[in-house]
Amino acid sequence: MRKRDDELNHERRKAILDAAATCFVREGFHATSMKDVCTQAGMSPGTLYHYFGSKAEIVAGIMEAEARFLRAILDQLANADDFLAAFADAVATIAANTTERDLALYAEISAEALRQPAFREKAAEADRAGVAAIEAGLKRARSLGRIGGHVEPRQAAETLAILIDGWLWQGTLKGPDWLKARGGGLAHAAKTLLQTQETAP
Amino acid sequence: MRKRDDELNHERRKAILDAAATCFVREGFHATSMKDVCTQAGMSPGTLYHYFGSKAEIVAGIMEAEARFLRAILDQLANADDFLAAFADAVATIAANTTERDLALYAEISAEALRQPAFREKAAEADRAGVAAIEAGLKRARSLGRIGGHVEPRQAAETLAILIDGWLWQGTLKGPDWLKARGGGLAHAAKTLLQTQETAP
DNA sequence: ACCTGAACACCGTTCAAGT
DNA sequence: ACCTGAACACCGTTCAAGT
Repeated sequence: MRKRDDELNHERRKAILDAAATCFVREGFHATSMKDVCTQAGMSPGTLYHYFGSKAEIVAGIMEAEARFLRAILDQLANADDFLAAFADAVATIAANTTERDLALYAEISAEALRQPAFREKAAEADRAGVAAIEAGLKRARSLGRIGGHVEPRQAAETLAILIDGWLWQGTLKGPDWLKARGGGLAHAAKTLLQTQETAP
Repeated sequence: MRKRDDELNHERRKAILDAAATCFVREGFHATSMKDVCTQAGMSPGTLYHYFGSKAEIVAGIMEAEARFLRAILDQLANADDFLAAFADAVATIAANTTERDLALYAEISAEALRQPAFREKAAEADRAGVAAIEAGLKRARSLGRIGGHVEPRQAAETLAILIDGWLWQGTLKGPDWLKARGGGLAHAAKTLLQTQETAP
């Protein structure tokens, strides 16, 4: 029974993204040639370029999947009844689902994303969406009386997003075990920032 | 009067690093060919390779300068009498001395640093040094009674380092104006984290 | 030693030709 | 349409030859 073209297309694209991810992690983005990806995926250059127009498009495909993963987790914050517990859950979920390979891939892709203007914009948009989700969660938490009334949702959301980015960034240097171990500290810092009464002079 | 070789060597190396930085910012690390750097620096490939053994060595040279810049600022925290004021100063100093070009270069170099194992180790070491400087400052601040006695210096230092990294990282996406505007929020978050009494259940 | 520029092995991408 | 693999323009790096 002949498969529809759409199905073949989807399968081939997925196979190429997997092969590319394997190569990027094993040799680095820079050192990975299209020939490497072709060999890993078991197809000729012509075939690969039938599915992806360039090396950059492959990176875009991998970025998309990463963004979906983070987005799904952060979006839960927007509707959480207990924001602080949900934030701790989100951090734990990210840590639990991030392997050495994921971190290496994240590093390679982040690196590439920073230099391709189109991807930089995509990353900025993903960031805005993340901040918006956290902000929505904070507004809800404040109206429910779950966090201090002095908390300014927008500012606090940006600070939490900075914490998550810094945590992931350092995770690429320090590995998945550090990421897991440090997750608790991150949640604790969030609690301190949000629950506390001001002691300003 | 003939210059000593050491002097010529130093001048040429500096000229090459400047030329490379200009190219990296203008075209991106990837899109910059050694020929571009040669043209920008006004020398032939053979000459350039006389001073730097590879494109990677040029990156290492630029990284070194960046690390020195951040290190000098963070080291001041270790001996500060008023840690919170010194932290706010450090953030402001970084923001004030970071231009669009610096951020673009930082992004390019960070990207490259992540994939070259030797540079990744260098970045990790710079990070450890930064955390150590902050930790020393926190210990001093605690003994002086400047911050809450409940603060665990090591954990708090890691959290502050995460904040700085996340701030700089997002700065590469959002530009120098955002970096300056958000600096105050960063210092405020640090104050809240360090001054506050625990309100844990 | 410092410098030149041609040469080498290799890269991302294209395209005529097949099914 | 899907696929092949040779071909093209270009890259980082080297090296014989000059001063």
